[in-house]
Amino acid sequence: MERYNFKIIEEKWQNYWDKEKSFKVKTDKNKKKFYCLEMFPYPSGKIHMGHVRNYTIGDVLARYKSLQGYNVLHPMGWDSFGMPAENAARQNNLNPKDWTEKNILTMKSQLKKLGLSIDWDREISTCSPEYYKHQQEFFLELYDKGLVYRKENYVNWDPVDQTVLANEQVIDGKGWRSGATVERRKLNQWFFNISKFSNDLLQGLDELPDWPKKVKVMQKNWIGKSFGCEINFKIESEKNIKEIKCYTTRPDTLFGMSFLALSIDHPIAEFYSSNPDFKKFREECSKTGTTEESIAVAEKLGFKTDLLAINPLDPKIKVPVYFANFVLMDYGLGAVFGCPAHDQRDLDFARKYNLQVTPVVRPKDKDNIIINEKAFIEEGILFNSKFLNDLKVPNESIPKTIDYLEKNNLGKKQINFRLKDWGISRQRYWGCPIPIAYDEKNNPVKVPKELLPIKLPEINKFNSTGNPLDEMKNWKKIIINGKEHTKETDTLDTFVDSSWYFLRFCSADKSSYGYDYEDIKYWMPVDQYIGGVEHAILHLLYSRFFMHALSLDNQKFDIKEPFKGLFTQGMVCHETYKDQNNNWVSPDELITIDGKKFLEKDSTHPVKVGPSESMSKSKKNTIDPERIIKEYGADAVRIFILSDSPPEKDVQWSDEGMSSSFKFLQKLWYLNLKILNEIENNHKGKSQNDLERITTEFVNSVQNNIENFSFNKIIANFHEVYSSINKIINSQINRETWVENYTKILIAMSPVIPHFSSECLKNLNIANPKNTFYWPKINKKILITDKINFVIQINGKTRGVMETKADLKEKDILENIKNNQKINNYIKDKSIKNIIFIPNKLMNIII
RNA sequence: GGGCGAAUGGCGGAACUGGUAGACGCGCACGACUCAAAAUCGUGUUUCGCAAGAAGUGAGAGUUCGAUUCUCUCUUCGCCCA
Repeated sequence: MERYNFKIIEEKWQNYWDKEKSFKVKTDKNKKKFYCLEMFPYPSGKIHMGHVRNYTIGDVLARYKSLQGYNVLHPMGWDSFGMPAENAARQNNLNPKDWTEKNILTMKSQLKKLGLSIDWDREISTCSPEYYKHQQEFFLELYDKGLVYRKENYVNWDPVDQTVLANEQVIDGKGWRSGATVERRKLNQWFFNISKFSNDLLQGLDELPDWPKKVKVMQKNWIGKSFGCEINFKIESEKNIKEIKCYTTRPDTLFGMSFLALSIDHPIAEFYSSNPDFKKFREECSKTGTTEESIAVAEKLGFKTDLLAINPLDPKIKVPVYFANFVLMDYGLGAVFGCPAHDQRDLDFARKYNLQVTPVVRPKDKDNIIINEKAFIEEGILFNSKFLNDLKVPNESIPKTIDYLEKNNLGKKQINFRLKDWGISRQRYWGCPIPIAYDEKNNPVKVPKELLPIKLPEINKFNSTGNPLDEMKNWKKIIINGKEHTKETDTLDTFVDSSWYFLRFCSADKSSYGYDYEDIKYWMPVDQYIGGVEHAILHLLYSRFFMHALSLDNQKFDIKEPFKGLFTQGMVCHETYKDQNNNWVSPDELITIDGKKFLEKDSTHPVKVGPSESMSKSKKNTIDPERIIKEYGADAVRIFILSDSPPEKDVQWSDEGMSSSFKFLQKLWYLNLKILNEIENNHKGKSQNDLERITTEFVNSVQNNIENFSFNKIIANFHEVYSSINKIINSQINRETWVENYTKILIAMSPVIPHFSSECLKNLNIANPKNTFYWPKINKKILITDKINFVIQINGKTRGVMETKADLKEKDILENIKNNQKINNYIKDKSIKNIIFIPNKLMNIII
């Protein structure tokens, strides 16, 4: 028999889809829509297995929804600004634009070889001026709405990449890309006022039932709503300082206060700016990064002032005021009071500077507590706190203390958020230029719309580190209202690019504005968004913010939540290998002898096999999708990448699994030939309801499994249907029954193996000139069988299974049991105490 | 340290609202074809036991006629935040 030639068949159908524009869609209000979106890739060079998994999952869903009659928008684009292009350009002395465009071409052709049902007419690339001109308009729109501002702020400065990093780009105090220790620097930065929407972004999560709970929890923690209180501390000082306001979530520990700590950026620092010791201290502080983590890890440092703070609950208690490196200006009010007994950070500080430690919370079952090197942070009872004594901590103590403070005008209840404004300035060339210019007095001015887009200048050589735009004197000049201005040389964080790209896909053909109201009204929100969980916080939060920002003061734009459904897929993992010298070895360099793996060029020493880890270039455990597709074909790869593991979990790459998927496709092909032969033979046999039942059960399972994202089980269904049909292939089924049912089976397989199914459907010679198929309707009646495997349990243990007719009564079953020796062996000589009878399922006999 | 989640054969994993634990795949074993091998096809494969049978879903308890599923305690692992 002729083998399945995927090379010819896959190429043929990919060309057909291309030529026919099979996946091109239009806004059509008469059709129900489905917007299926996978996170667009960064064009780093080649696609990797993670992309294959992500886009296969999306494609199965998109094709399935199309078959169900939805108007499916399934677009693809490129997140093409960002540092790797610039780094590659620096290293290899080339142009980031050329490098990026070349990568896009390569990756696009690779994606096409996967047979994805993408409307390529909507392709976008964030680095093209056609895209980013809209982004510049949005920037100005947000500017006009007061959501963009500039401030001097500390930033995480990566001394190697010479750029500012967002907090989340700092890992263990080091730059996420360069690995260099991050420093603190003060720079003028542009910000989006995302914190204005803190509460909206938090509450919006409740309206997203189709998001993984885990992602919502992460976002919730990130936004970090806390209930606390602002306290006014009276200050004793020779300077003109009367009062300092602090924010705290633990006002109930006020009687345990032993110092007040200020951020070095607190306005009061002005009074000390000429003090050489303070200057030195400030310098010392800048060596720590700005993340909460790096601050938590750093050694606590303080600078003692000559101020004394008065405890508002007891004016007799006066404590010293310090500047401290662990207090941040942008959280709360840049000032906190220290209660060492019940906060580890405060305790570390107090021990270092020999400050008093007064416990005010005791465990419920003890009269006292002694604090040594560990703060007591559990629940308990207030003591040493005068009129607050005996209150339960925290449920009674916090609200009662706040009440007291409010009544006596000493403070007020205050809600605070951890979420900080989004710093969007990057000292980088390869990003979207910020449409701002500065006049001769260095005041920022909007670049008028008619001068947009501000295009990035072509650049061929990167000489040093730093931002090349700074050195481009000609490019920086711009005439606004007849006057010469200087352009902003910072570019936008690439997270801005990806915060609205899903809108652009809806109106990719319209150039007048970033989106068209009619288009987004029809297509948005994205019905199913699919991507890696690594974007659970930032990308998704920023996108949600962007929608809030666009809808502010704009009645016509009413999308607050861009992604109705979200699915986060797991990673693709592979074993790791090391040679004798502990160097990583790629699986391509290995050969297997007697089940042991050796280096191809050295078959004397087996390599060390390490744990399976997510594929990464640094560990050399990657598998190149292009090579695999070439060897096995796209359909086989699609089968493999979906099989084995549920999509939300990590999947292990295995060569055996891959080749077995390939073999399975061959078996399906042989089965197909046999079926065609049966159809040809045109048996006069009776219509065969086994085939009907097999078909219906198959279609039903596949449907349920797609809708529940149990893609691994779909592949199991394929195997089952194969073996079921193989068993009845020779039972003289007539032609009509074969054609009708086999067509349904092929349609149900087509989302996963589109090339194979299309070819087989065509070979059935059904009159269908436009090649349009619809998902088979499920006849529920066929699913109901009249035969049931009825379970007999004795004392809750299964002791027998009988095949019975449906809907038998309890007494019928008991009658049947009489003839069952095995069951009788259990029952005889015993009295039956109770019988549990579940119709059509089981009987539990209690003896 | 806090939050969330997971734990099922040699391995990846099934089991819908509590009702036949181990679907499907990998691996392994045996058999067929073959001079032989590969490929392919077939059979078997939780453990113990020759068998009848018994035990069994990380550990321990609880609820229930019945628990992989629900509750509690613990252990280990993963992710996020610190």
